[in-house]
Amino acid sequence: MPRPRRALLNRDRIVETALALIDADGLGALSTRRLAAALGVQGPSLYNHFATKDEILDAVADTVTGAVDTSGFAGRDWATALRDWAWSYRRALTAHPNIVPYLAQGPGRRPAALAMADAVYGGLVRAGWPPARATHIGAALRYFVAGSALGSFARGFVEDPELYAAHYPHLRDAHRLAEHQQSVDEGAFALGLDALLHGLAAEYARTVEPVESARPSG
Amino acid sequence: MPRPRRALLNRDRIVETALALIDADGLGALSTRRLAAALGVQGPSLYNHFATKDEILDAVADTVTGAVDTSGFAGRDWATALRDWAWSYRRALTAHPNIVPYLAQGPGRRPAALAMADAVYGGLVRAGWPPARATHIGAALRYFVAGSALGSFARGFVEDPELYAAHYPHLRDAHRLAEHQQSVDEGAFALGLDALLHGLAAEYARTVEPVESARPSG
DNA sequence: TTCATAAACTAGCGGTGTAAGTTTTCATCC
DNA sequence: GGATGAAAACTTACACCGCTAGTTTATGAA
Repeated sequence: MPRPRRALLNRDRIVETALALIDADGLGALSTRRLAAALGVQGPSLYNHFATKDEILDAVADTVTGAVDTSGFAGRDWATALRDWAWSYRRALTAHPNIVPYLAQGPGRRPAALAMADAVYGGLVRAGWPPARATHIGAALRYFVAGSALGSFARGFVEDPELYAAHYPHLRDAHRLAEHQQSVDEGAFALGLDALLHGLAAEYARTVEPVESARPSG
Repeated sequence: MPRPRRALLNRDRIVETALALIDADGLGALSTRRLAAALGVQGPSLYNHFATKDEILDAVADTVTGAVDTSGFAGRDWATALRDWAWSYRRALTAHPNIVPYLAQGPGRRPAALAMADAVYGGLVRAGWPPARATHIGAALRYFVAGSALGSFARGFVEDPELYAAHYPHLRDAHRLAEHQQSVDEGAFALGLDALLHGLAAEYARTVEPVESARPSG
């Protein structure tokens, strides 16, 4: 087939299909040939629209990151903004867990990831956090969210009662964790996020608020 | 070459060499042929000692997890034990960051990973945390540690000043994060861990201690 | 009308995990 | 001590991988 009258491919369609395949079968199962086949096309045709496979994955990753809501940082309550952002971030990633290992390597040059980092950091600094501290807070929350989305804790345990009974007495019921996967993982996330925010609020009250309230803009 | 007089390979040597290659060139660069070549042998010979490549990776992952120290949970101060464990866990993973995406999928059937989970969960329950809460705490800390080891926050930003200057005003200095990689990542981890523990201590004081102190064993 | 560009194709390179079968050595049992 | 079976290396081969090169033809602009 030579060049068709109407283009069969475009970047959006490729990204969309790639994400669907990654969701269904995992990052490792996405090959250019399989992706092309799903699009009704031969493998190398993709290279008319993307230079490399990684460029496709970048676009997929940025689509996922684009669903994260950072609008809370426009307001003034940094703690609420942080909580809302963390949950939105988690929802966006757990909706497509198979892409998380790729995405977790950092924002790189992906616009949505950079915009997110910009909004979070800017919001924290505006709230009075010292720049270095704002960086740490953003990083710590990224660690937590990425870690929680990377691998379900509950699903990480094999469903084989005898495995635990034999050698790991405290894990006697671990084989049943998967049954309650969502509530375990979300409960752990909620606990950790609340504890984190609780600790940050304590530091804020100790180190930032005294200074802020002394300034006219505070 | 037929069967040699003295075996050229054994599982330990394979695992050790695989870990070295992964450390040096990344998980994606480890192929059975490259690994075999580093061992002075042809690719398929590895299959006399391991059934699949994943079995090799499992062994590598468990070696890394084996370096984590959970001995603190033998004592009685759960908070100190948790802090020491988290740092030890982080050190073990950041020593071999390229294997983290594999390892973060959960303990599976890997003995060292299961032993670690057993020690942590057992320690928390022994300290009086309700079982469901102990699960959440262990999971939350795994999220945080795995996320922090998965990808350096500081190294995730490209070293290209113009990229940020153009569109991300708050990230003006992000291109210099990599210069302070270790201090940024460790500072973020320390901040997050302290905040987490601070929050957990507050919950413990509110919900567990009253009950514990009323019991003869508390 | 001409012509560069775009978007599909086919063919092919060097790499991948691993299955199958071969050869030789070693350890064990009668 | 000779037979036997397992072990540990090998070679060959398959189907797949990312990607390059060169091809054909349709499109849109000069």
